[in-house]
Amino acid sequence: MIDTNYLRDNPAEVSDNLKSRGYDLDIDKFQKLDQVKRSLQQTAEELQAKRNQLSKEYGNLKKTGASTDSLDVEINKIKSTLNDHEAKFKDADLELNYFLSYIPNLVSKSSPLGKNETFNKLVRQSAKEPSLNPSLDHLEITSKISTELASKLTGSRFAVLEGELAALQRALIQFMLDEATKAGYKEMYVPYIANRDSLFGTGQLPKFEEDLFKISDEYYLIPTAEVPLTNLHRDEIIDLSNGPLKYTAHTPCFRSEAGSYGKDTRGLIRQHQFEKVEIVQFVEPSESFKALEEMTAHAERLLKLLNLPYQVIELCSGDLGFSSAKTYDLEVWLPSQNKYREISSCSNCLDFQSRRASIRYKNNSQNTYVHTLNGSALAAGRTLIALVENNYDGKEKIYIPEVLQDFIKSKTISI
RNA sequence: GGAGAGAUGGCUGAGUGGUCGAAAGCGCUCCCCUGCUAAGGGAGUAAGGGCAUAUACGUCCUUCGAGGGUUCGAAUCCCUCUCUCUCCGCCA
Repeated sequence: MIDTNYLRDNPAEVSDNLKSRGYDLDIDKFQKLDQVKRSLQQTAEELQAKRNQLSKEYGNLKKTGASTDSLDVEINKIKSTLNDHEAKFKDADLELNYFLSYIPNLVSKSSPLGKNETFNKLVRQSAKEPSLNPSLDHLEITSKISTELASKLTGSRFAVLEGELAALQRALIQFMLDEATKAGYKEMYVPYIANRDSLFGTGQLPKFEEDLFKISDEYYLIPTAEVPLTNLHRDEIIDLSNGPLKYTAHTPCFRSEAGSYGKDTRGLIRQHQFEKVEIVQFVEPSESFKALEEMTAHAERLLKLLNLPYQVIELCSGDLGFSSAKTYDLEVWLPSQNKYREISSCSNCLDFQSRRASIRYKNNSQNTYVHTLNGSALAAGRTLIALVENNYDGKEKIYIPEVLQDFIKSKTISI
């Protein structure tokens, strides 16, 4: 949620900022809703004050045994108008909140401007260079990924991994969790189902409901561990005096991929279910951009350790996610596609999520919204296919990077 | 699934119709005292919002799990829901 006070005071600036990410803010509508709400609130509160005062008098009269007839009339008159105003205020407040809940986060001044991904900025590339030889894709390389089996079990956009390949994914997850823990992130095991409040807190609801798997009126499958991890501290005043709070979790992620029909239909690139290790931080506002660099560097380090070719991209305003003010994407080289594909996304959400989820800390006894950040470290499914495609020997086996060999007890796996 | 108990501020926990945004303790902040002891004393300390405002101060409203109801007036009474705990049953 953006800061309404800020919006009130700087409508033109906010509007321009949001325009840069492709959102047309209806300022007139905001000002009207805001004004209506506040004037209704004022009259409702005046009536409430009056009622409270009369009730007190009423009580005093009763105590002395005096007649209350004179007050009865006045109180009843107030009650009916008060009910009316309270209801109207409630409606206006809801309407304003509904409007606000659909507005995306402001774009950080440091994010490049541009209307779509072609304006994203290349930040750096790995020392490891991509192989430019056209390659088979992961489905062609190994027989241990079966989308046919998965479609029998469930449907399209799922996969079954067999034997060593399933083990390799498990090794990746273990490796990533270990690294996150070493970097100071506390490992958490969390539910894979989240309620509406949680999804509102991180920004998936109400606007992106169609991207989620809804399993009941109240429950949804999580699209990322960012949701449970960030909501760990929903409605809390947390203690940041010992530094930022850092969490990690491995979870499956469930996405309906509505609106991506015909996109990445082959293989494991875009699935309804995939494994990911997520890192999340709660930090003081002044620290958040530093924390974003740190998180990005952490994810980047994993790719270095895995010896995969990658690049770091800074998303432009038009490509940013709803809740993010600034995002770095890590993209890994996929030889079969002859291009880099996203394998991690690290975002600074500033106080956008903490406002929605009411996560604050004491800043000189002043309750202040924290800044929240999240990042993938990394998407395991995509890391798996990157390993298969980049480490294929062209004949019969796939090399296992050194850092994984302890987990999988082998230097290669057969295709 | 059955039976029972409960949900109050950062935490523990009192509070069954007005004097309660709420005792007491812990924690935290500030001050004082002491200076051999992880001692003692005092004050302050819920959140959100409106008005006002350069700030400070102020003032009003809402909130005691959520929603509804009764009442002039609800933390307190009634209804519905959610969640937590205990016991029994079942179960990975």
